[in-house]
Amino acid sequence: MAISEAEAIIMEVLWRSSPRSAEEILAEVGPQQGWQEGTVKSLLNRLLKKKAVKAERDGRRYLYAPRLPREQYVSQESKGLLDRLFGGRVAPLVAHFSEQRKLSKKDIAELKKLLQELDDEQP
Amino acid sequence: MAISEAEAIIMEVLWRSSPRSAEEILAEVGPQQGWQEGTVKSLLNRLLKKKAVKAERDGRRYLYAPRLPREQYVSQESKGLLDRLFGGRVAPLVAHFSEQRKLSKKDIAELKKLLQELDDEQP
DNA sequence: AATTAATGTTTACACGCGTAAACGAATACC
DNA sequence: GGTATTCGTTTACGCGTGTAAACATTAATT
Repeated sequence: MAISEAEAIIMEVLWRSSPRSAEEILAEVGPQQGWQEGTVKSLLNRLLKKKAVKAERDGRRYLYAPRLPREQYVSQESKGLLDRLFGGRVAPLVAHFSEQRKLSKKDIAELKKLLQELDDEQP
Repeated sequence: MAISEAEAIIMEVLWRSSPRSAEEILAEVGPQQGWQEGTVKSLLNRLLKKKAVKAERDGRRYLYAPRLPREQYVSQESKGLLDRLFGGRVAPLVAHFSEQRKLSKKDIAELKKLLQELDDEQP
């Protein structure tokens, strides 16, 4: 089953650094999102049920860590969007951002470099 | 309120060509998605409520057409993903697809051309 | 005019999600 | 050892979604 938006926020915390206790997660994400303790606990339990995180006992509490790698999540999400909206092709996606003026100087420089490297490795 | 996945499928039909009757939409999308008539009608009504489509009477039935432009929808969705997963920057997104070997020759050629054009227009 | 066919509108229902409160168990303190 | 505290687990509840069935209305046919 898919990871929901609220769940993904918890995952991001764990991807940044893990393992972490529920309390630590709450401390990082609660104020920002306006979430109470119970909310974080519920989300963690749903993520456990979905096998997206694992929990390891540490004394009286648990420490949580991702089981699903971020890379895999990002891949699924990105591919989904690409397929649904751009016929699965990357160039039209970039063209779209270009038209929306969402390409920064830095982006452009990096893209050039990236393409250059692709040429180099496959002559 | 956001447009759901099922609703987006209806929207794609209307974006391709509109106005269309519910029957025409069903004909195009029903077999593919395994949707009955009632399903399409419900989705159309929800889209009406969300002001994403408009309906114009045509005799005994309605003809439906998008009110939300595809470009706007695509922008929202794309920006959402970019912000959530890539810190709002395009280059890392492309790098991701590159690592996943999702860049076709054609993509690469088009990206080069795109970058070339950006240089030209802003010397 | 009464019946049938075609459309749209209302209602339904199970399920996931966001958001927690309530409950229970284990540990720490008095 | 009894009580307070700290965690985790269970239950809750309203809302949107996917998927339709049921109902209402209007137009066509007999």
